[in-house]
Amino acid sequence: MSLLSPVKESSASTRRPRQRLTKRDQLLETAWQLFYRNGYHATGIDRILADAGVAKMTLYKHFRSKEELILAVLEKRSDQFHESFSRFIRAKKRAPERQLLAAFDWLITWVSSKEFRGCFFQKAMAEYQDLHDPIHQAALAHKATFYGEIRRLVVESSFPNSKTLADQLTLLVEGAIVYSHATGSPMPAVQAREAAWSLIKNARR
Amino acid sequence: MSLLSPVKESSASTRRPRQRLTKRDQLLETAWQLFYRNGYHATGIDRILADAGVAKMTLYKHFRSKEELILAVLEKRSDQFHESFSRFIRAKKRAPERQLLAAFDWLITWVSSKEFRGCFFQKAMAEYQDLHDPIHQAALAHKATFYGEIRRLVVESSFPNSKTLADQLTLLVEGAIVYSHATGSPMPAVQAREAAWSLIKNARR
DNA sequence: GATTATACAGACAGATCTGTCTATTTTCAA
DNA sequence: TTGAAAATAGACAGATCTGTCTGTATAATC
Repeated sequence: MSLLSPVKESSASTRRPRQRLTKRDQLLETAWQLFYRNGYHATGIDRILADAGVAKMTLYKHFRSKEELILAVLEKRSDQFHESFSRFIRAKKRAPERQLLAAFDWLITWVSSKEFRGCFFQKAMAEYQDLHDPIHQAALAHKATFYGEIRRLVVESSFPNSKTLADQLTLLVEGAIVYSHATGSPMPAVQAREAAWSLIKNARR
Repeated sequence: MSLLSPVKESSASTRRPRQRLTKRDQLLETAWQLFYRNGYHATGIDRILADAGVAKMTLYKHFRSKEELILAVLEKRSDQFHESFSRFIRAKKRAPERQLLAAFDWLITWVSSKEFRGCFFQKAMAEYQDLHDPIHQAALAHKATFYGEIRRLVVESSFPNSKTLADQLTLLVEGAIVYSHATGSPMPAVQAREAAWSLIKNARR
């Protein structure tokens, strides 16, 4: 994330250019919607430009290539994702075990939403499946961060064998995302929550 | 792997055009490899033709469009998949619970193989994410069949609440496929097996 | 030998793809 | 008001995409 030449807004602590950032953000937002809806390869630059109402040269001034645009979108969405997830988890004070379960409440909420169409990052790795591809790497980094958050929740709940439990819960989340998207139903997420509860109870002993 | 022109072998009971089936199978096999390796949108018809050594008109004589080719590949791979899975599961006589666990042994074997690059059908749904898209439907049908096989194993093991357990185990499998592909490691499959064992033991009570 | 199937090579249409370029207009600070 | 920065439209190159078409070659069958 690069902050560019400042303008107006002189007082603030965050000095950010308006127009420039605005166009950039328009592009990122539009690109995200189209990539998410239609896929990465299936979405052409021209379509993004038309939807965003931005000229081609403006895009290529901000991003060197389509790949770089994709990477920027992945990064932004990952940040938004983790912020939203964290907020949800911390929203209510809960007993440690219950807080862990909140991750699955969040999951259920997500897959139940009208906009849900599977995981943006899973799709990235599906289309760019080579492990060394920068896009695959970026998506994987997102997954690693997510795993880290689950892991932290498990540790804070002072489970023994925290790695094992965190691994297992993460698999449930990932599987539920796939199945919920595949079937268009939130039920898999609910089932994942039940499975998680079993595993959590088991881990306590 | 397609066996090519049988030539001779004139006696047979099934009278099928030889050349035709052969070319068709060459196309399906090559198309599968390329779709699996590089994705559906990223793989052009011309590349398939070049790799398969088949003329363009031959392809369009067998399939009306690229979409129809994709559907045929999905169907064929799904058949092969289920046959291979069933054979593995039934290979050794086991106690019911152990047979269920065999599904996870199969999973571990699969994701450990050099050729593993994630799930062909997950990728199809990732690229054709609209529920009503025929390609999505075909991939979903595959997943439904797989779920059915897991379900059958659970029922045969005479677990109470067979649906719940089958649902949960399926999620673990799916999640492990995603993570094993994402990370390039078979470990998630091993963790899924452990989680499955926990759930199975729990379900017995 | 004649007929019919199948497959061939390769040109072609028409659309779309990413990325480059130029020339013009808008924006906004000094 | 002036001048630099930013964004514009739109042409363009060159590649690639799916799908069509023609005419020819190969091979099995009658």
